[in-house]
Amino acid sequence: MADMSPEDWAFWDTWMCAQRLLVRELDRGLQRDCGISKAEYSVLVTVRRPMRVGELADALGWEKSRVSHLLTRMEKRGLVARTEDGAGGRRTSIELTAEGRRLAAGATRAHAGNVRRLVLDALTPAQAEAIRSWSEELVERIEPS
Amino acid sequence: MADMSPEDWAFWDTWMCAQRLLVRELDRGLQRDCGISKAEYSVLVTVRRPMRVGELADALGWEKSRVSHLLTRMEKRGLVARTEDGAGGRRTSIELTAEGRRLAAGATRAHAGNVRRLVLDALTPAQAEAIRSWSEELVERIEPS
DNA sequence: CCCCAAGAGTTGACGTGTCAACTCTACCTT
DNA sequence: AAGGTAGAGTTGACACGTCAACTCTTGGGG
Repeated sequence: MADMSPEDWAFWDTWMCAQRLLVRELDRGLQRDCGISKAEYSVLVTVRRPMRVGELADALGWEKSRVSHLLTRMEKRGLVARTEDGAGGRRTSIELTAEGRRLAAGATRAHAGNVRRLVLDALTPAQAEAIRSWSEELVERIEPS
Repeated sequence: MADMSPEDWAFWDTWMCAQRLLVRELDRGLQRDCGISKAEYSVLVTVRRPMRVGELADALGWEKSRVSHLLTRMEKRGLVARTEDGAGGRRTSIELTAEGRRLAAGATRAHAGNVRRLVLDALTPAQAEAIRSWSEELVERIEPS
């Protein structure tokens, strides 16, 4: 548990700064091009068929209450609909509206373009390989699922 | 503006997932070890002498209103104090309380330990070099200051 | 059959961030 | 010196996330 050297701090600060700028740019791109937040984008691309709230929460790795609050706001804007599972089920399920599906398609294209422009096109093969291996190792270390 | 291949998406998803997990772990560590959020940590380590709100906002790269709201909450908890610039200045300046300085010292140690444990100790030299170069290039590209 | 324990979903309170509008002071112009 | 204007800081309305408490249904034991 030794301390960090000034070089370590500089490295760390630059890295975190780059991450912040990147996330900020991608969020702004989504907002500018499609009028939605990153969270809304995640919901739109994840809900491909009617599903339960808990199922969506699991798929996104979010808390149910977060999903519920967001769905309430998206429902008001006409992007998703809460429906009744006919049958004996009686549980609420959710699906995209036509408007939601239209937005989802456009948002996927716009977001892919931004990711490619801001990141992928500028990565050297060595950088990509290093980042890939680091990401996989860290995910495995923190969440050995 | 070509689309992203499935391999591109997998790479991207893994990377962003790793970032989310990392940030979440560091936030939790700060909260658990010191009882403060990452934003509060940033303020504590940045305010080393009495300074103006705008100065702090610039140093952090945040909006003034965000800083103002956060300072209001930290002031209530006794971590910072808003003071009057004697002289002819008449403007408000801020500084840490004794409690704030105590917390800042502990938080720096705790955070450095977590960063070292979660990231630095697990980085190969090649990974570190690739991440450093990518970070510097991206910061320069997005914010050519 | 009744009760109640478990699970799904919602809601409310609160902390946090953004945006726009507001206040207040200092300085500049005439 | 009066007025106006730019900059600093605050505030309020709202979007978003977390946590805990709540509702409602379901599916057993007694």
